[in-house]
Amino acid sequence: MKEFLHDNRVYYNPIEFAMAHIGGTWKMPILISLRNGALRYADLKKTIPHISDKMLFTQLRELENKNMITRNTFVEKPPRVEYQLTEKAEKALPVIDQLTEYGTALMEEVGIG
Amino acid sequence: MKEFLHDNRVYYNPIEFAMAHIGGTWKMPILISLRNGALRYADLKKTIPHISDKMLFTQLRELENKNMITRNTFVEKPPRVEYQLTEKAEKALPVIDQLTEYGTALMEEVGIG
DNA sequence: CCGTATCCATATTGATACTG
DNA sequence: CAGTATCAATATGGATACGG
Repeated sequence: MKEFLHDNRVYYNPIEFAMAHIGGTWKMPILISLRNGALRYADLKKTIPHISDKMLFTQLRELENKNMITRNTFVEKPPRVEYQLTEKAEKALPVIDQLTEYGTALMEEVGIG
Repeated sequence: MKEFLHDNRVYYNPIEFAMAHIGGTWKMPILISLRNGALRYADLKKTIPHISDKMLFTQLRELENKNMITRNTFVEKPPRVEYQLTEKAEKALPVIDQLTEYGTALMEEVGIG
């Protein structure tokens, strides 16, 4: 595997590239929360324990920039904003599920859960 | 999902726990390099472009501490040390493979490779 | 051959407060 | 409701040099 450039950053392999899209503490929890349909900011936040406004905000922007989610605004009173998975993100769900299974198995091995 | 403690750190979900085992820039490349059998330090290093001694060393120790690899020393001249995947790590290989596939697909979408 | 130590730059995350 | 800004703490990774 030869390294490559994308958006001003060097990647050494496909895994790094994938993790740039779904990695970090919060991206996968956010994607999972949106898997059953669009959610607005406040409702999304409720589904993700411990996340701060700052992290939710910055991670939503990053996901949007990578075309993993769309941000749809509705001009109403009060204004409504909904976040929704793109196809690109839906393709990540099986990977996330498998990662969750592996994590759950590891937890059982050390007696958690 | 309720948060839990392990090795003095808080985890909020199984994904975080899984990523503590295979996450970061180098752990997955190392595990992949060891998938076809044990390798000694110098040979392992050759298979992973760009990795420094420091990162190889620290990541190997972390993987050992989490029982993802074993470190086997042979008293010879010159001394030989081999690193080998454990069963626990072998269970991660399908996950890593799927992540690689996803990353490769993402790369094709943006015209890399 | 196989590490190990030290120092430092950068990235990531958190705490807190404030706004249209 | 849905952000946005600022500052600080911590984690991660890299450069370099040295040691049994």
